[in-house]
Amino acid sequence: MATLKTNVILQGDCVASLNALPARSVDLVFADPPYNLQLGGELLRPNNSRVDGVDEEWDRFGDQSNPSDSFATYDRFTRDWLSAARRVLKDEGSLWVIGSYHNIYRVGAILQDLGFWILNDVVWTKTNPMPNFRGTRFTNAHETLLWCVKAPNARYTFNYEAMKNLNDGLQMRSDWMLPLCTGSERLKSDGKKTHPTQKPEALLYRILLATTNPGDVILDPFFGTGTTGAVAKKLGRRWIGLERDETYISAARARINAVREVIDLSVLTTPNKRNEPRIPFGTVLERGYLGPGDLLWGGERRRWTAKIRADGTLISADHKGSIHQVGAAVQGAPACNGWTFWHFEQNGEFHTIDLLRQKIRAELH
Amino acid sequence: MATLKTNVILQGDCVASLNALPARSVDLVFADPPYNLQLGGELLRPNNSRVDGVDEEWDRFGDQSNPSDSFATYDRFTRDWLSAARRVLKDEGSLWVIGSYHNIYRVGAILQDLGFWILNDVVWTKTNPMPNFRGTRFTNAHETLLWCVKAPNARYTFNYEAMKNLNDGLQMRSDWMLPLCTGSERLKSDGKKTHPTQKPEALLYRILLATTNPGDVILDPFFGTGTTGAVAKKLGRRWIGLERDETYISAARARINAVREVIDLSVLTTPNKRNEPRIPFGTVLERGYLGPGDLLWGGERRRWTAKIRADGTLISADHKGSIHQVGAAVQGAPACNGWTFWHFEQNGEFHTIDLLRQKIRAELH
DNA sequence: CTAGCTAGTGAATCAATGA
DNA sequence: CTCATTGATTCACTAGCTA
Repeated sequence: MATLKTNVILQGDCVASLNALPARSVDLVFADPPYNLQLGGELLRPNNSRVDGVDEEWDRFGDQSNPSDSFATYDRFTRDWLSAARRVLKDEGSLWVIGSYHNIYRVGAILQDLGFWILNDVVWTKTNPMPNFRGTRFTNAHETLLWCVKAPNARYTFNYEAMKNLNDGLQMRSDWMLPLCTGSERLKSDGKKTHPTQKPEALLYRILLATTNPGDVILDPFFGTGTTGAVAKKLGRRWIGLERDETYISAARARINAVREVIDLSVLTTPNKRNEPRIPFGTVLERGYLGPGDLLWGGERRRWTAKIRADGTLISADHKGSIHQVGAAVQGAPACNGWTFWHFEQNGEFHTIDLLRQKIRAELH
Repeated sequence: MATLKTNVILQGDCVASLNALPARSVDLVFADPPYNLQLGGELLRPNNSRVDGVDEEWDRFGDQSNPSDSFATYDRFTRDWLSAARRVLKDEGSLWVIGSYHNIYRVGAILQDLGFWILNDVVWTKTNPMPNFRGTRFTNAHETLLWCVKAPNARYTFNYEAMKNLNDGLQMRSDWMLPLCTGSERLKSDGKKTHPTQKPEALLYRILLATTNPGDVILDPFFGTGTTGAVAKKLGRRWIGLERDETYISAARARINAVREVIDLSVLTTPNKRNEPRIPFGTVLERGYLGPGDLLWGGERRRWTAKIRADGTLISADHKGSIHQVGAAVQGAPACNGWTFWHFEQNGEFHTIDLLRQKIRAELH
């Protein structure tokens, strides 16, 4: 049996490349497949600049104007690469896939059909997502990762203590808050991004640190510009990258060559916004501490009153807006902290609504 | 055709009950189906107390020791209730489903296969999840909601402004941080929880406020202890609950009867610009706020000027047409909102012509 | 040199209406 | 059905320039 060549990029179709590798030979597969976004026309920002969306040929599956045809084509593609990846994966290895709502439900159902067993789905919550410019939906602020093994009772690697340490002594949760890949980390060619969907290294650090050991072989069937290889090298793991595009390959080679093998844990520790979370006033309504139509009294001597609306804004005799805006307006003041200005009544006593915010903050810990 | 009875619980199998309802009759379906957890033996905490997991009969599908059989049975169940729900949903209605990694990939793929079009997947991040006692995986700290419509180009309700207000003036994102249903909100019978998977009212509050209007009919095919009905009543919506279990039904009835309805309906809705009556620019001339020959200045720094013609069109140095067309043309932009782009002069001050539109709209009330 | 301002950008399924 | 028209709409962060 031929020894497995590692720390290489294999050019070509990923299924063909996978089929040429020995069975049960890699410890981890990390896959960032095309999402099949099925985008329509172009999208403009409010300032009329154009959004540079993903319109690469590799993200088009089947008849884009016919969702069921596009899904069917994407499903075949997915079944093919997942089956091929399953063959090369060791029985105690595990597989990660990342996706968005466009494709992840196809991928998740198919990998379960192929016998994979999901251990966790992990949500990558983005600190700085692109807004929804037309105000038509919720800001699409996350992507989903699936972590699974080849069978329900398979053994697998999970470095529990490393994850706990990374999270200030608390168990690492299934929701990860990380920024997008921007700034100097983002590869550029002629001033434009080399790859439209380059993933942040922090994401791969956490995955590889959690679910592989030093020396393990990590295979990425959609290597792109080599984030997986770069992080694997940094963490003392071996890697194999599969990629069709010559431009991506040469960018990845240059990038990985420049990596020094050091374990830089600082990349992993990202600012934890949960330390003192911002509480919108609407949360007080959602939690049922106050309700639509309830009255608030403003000021020390409760000179002013306002009524709460279902969306968390207030309405007084002459003004409407946020708790801060209405507080400022009724006083004729330039600004106002609504949390300490407004009071609610309970059992004949009055308290500032800040008391409710403190209650909610306490629940978060 | 029989009128639709609302604010009722229909006892029985949800598919049978759905099939007895008229087609295209409900505005929103919220579904919290069984998750098919496929749990193994019992789980003990570090202190050896037993975790009270979900082991109800209604969460067992197919041969629990054979994943592919269990998934196949669950898929049939899912396809059945989703198809039945699709029939009773209005063409402009939308559907929400909540699930975990055990079932949500089955549900998501099947609803796409049935023609539903996903608008967002929303992550409910739990502030107080149960830890992973064995230290074998990431803490399973979230659940996933899918929000979808019946077809890619279907119209739907999304109260963008209300969500933005609820989130202190920032777009509401696809990740929602909310606590589990605990404390006094959690229904108890004989000291034990009445339902193993009661959802927090805060979750339904946000869903109903975002994607329905007051008076809309909301159907919940897995009503349980009636969280959907309770929140619907609070927010001035109508509801229909489907449920098999007599114990859950009586708990839900008592709960919903105790809910106080909002009396002042005006607090339930957030005004938005899209619903304002359309005012042609010519009306500004007809009312005499501006006249033929008057000048307008374009842009923040009033770089451009144009003259008003009697028919409400503008003429600049090089262009003529509507306020929007000339605004776009002088900037060389693909589009322009003329109402906010153009300014008029009054007593030495400049205001956008949108101010005049607001004046006219106020006169209409 | 620093502080402040301006411009740019990220996996995006991104409108409604009337002729 | 298509096509033209109106007019509503953005958050966090980085880089680079200006004062």
